Amino acid sequence: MDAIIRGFRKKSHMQDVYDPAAVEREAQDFWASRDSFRSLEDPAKPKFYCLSMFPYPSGKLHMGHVRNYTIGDVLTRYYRMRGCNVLQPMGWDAFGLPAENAAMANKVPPAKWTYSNIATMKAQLKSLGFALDWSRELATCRPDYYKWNQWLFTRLFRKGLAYKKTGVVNWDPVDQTVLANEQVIEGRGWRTGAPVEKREIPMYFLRITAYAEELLAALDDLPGWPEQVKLMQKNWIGKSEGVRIGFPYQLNNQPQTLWVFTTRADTLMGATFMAVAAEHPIAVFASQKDSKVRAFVDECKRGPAMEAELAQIEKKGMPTGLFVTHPLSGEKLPVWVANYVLMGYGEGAVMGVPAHDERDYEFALKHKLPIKPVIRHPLGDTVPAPWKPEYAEYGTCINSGKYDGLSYREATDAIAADLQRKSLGEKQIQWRLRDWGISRQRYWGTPIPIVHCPSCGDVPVPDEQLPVRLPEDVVPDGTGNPLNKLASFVDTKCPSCGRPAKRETDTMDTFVDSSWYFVRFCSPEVAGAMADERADYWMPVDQYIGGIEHAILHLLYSRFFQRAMQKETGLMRGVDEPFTNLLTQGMVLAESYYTDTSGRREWINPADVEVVRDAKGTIVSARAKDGRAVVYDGIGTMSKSKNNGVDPQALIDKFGADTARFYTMFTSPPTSTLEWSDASVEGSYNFLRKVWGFAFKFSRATCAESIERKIRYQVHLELKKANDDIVRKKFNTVASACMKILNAIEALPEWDATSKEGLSILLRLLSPIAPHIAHHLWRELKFGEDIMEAPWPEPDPAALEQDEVELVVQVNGKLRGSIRVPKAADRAAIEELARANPNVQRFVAGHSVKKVVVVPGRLVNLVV
RNA sequence: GCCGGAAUGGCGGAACCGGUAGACGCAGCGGACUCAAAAUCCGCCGGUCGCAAGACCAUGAGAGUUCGAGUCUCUCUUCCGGCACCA
Repeated sequence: MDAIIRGFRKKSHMQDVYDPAAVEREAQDFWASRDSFRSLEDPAKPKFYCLSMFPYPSGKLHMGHVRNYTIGDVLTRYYRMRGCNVLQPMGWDAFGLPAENAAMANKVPPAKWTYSNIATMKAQLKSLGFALDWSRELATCRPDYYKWNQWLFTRLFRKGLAYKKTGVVNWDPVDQTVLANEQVIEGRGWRTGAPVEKREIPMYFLRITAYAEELLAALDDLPGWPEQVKLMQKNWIGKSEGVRIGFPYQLNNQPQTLWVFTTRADTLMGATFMAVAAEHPIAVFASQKDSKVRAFVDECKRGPAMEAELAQIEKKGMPTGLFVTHPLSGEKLPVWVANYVLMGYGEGAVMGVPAHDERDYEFALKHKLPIKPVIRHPLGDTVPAPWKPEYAEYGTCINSGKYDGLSYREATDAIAADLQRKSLGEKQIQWRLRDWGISRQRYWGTPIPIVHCPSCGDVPVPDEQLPVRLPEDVVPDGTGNPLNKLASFVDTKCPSCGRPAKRETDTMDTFVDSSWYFVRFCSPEVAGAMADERADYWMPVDQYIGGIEHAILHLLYSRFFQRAMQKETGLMRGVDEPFTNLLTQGMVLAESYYTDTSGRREWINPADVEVVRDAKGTIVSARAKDGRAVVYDGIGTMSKSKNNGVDPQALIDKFGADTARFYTMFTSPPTSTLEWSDASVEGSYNFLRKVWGFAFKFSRATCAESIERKIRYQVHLELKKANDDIVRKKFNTVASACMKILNAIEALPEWDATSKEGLSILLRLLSPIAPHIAHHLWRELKFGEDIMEAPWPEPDPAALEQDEVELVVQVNGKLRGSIRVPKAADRAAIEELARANPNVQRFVAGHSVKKVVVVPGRLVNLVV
């Protein structure tokens, strides 16, 4: 009988059981049939370009993607209901190293692997119900996309903003191949285990330093960016004002000058030695004469190329046997080679002032070099060991001859002026930012459009020959770039003289691809240009969302490209900054567990672990589903190696997309790390079921006309807070506001106008987060045809009116009671009521009240 | 090492401006319903003391500013992100 009734209900009424799969299919079909997410340029409406960082097509979506794209979708749907013309596109950051690794492992060309991953991940994105305009889909590995990487590169090349010089790479001597930093494990090649060497090879660079000043200054005009990101970019660009100082010396009886840059020219009189990088010409010269120096220089070259490692290795040095002359005192100073001096920054040489620089101090102690204090610091005039940070502070000059008594600023000015008269120095601005090396000795990337001609040199490929196509049927084997072995690719004619020439086989850094995709989305199919006037309509991106790990490189490169594109395309005039608002989402973390029975760790997926808790809920032990005891290894990023990844697909299959979306929004604020918990997912599922159950009961009830004022106040108060929070992107509290509203209207003894209004508010508030269920219930309850077309709910000021307010009463800042006072009560009346409170009297008795602090609407504090 | 963050009950988190610390949820405990279980519903739920009213302690540690500090300042600890070829 039950079955008959159910079958009947299915036709005429909504079902009592929440079936996410059916609800989501139906909603997605509805949107597809209407092409609901197609965005067209409409000057009549305010535009809102909402963009999440596009994914690398690694195979399957991971939880980080779900989180990222849900954040973007919540904003997209919210601004759409607010009446904006919203664009939310999606594409694929499709070039990169993992495709080559997969190709080697599976003997499948990277192109095939990549396109297949794109298909899988696209289906997953669709199942999550994101309001994406798929008509604008792009993949960076397609020639119609990367053609414009090449086009822009040739423009920059002709202007000198792209140029060739040598750069340092990791070299695997066994595989005869260049390794990415990621492929160097503890100084060894990941496949061969061979010690990795540094190697200098010719590469192409983009002159981002030409924009350093602009990229720095414009950070002040980005109020929509997190301060921490702007600060990181500022420090990365690293503008420092200082003095370039020359130290003369003789080499083969020729006068030479060793140049250094320093921000502490005021300490010049305290310089007791010089230190140069292993690649510095002086070091190279000395190593030719002295085998010990040579051995040391070689050792430095074998050392790490990565700055993080370089900064942590033991500081070592070796005297070159050469001396330079102090430009002001005429003293002879020894020149050392040191492994901590970077060739890439400044002049590749520094002056050693041990008394006032910590690193120089340690170096001088170790190598018994003189330490000469020349600045009066807070602890005095001498610098006894151990090092104290005060030694590096600014102060007046001492032991500095004519500069004695001068301040930092005065001494810097005077010394710079004196050096300038001798042509041995001048004030200079130095940047930490280096030019962007884009050459990669790899196959799966954009070919660099240069032809090497024996007579014409490096010739950029002319526009009519673009794109330089990447052959798509190649399987790399890990030994160098396969393009080198492809005569059909390499052999060509010089575009300039027509004689036989060779193509450049290096490809571009994939950061080039991702530095302008946001512009391509505006006019993705335009064949004759990077973009067209539609970019003028959509750009800049109003809201950009992505991981904090991109805070520096990707975002800085994109800012640089935006400026370069403006100049080269003539489009987007006045749009210097590509991203008006930036949200950096936190990582998704999970617990990890392992068994250690045979001495080797076997990682057990958290989904297969059962934890045992004590009465308070503290984890006391855990075991795998097969009964083996497991060890809890703490919480960390989801990774293959620790087998602690949570597959979003399993989650969607079990609970539906709405639960996956609601959970990721509810459980953490978007910018914080999210610690995965299966139990909490069920809580989110339960809430959606409760919404469903309530709507079901409501749909069959008759509604009174009455209004329950107290409940309505609660609903509108929560709505008011939620509307503030959604703009602040605190979606976790928006989700909890949905729960609170449901709790409030559920508490009503019978359905009335308050429940109906509350439910209507609840569904609209919920719709950006869990759009399928909101869409379905909105229609079932006959609130409208399409919830996306409904107006966003606004709190009714009348509902928020209150006659009385509750005030907290404190004595000496400690909570002692509370009072209810009429809204219009004045200070005196409030104070009187506060003093009348019995518990307050206990604490005031025997003391005199010295001061009364009244914070309207909040509290009264009696100070005794 | 350098640059940038973070730390609040058993857990995720809330507290927007310096003004009731712990909203909302999870887990747990107790109860109702049930032959039983599931589902659902009701209640409790930071610690110590207390019959209770309530008091005291408590936001990683230590200091400071303030009538009042999770929030501001300084020092420290631990963890996370980035460091230029992972994306």
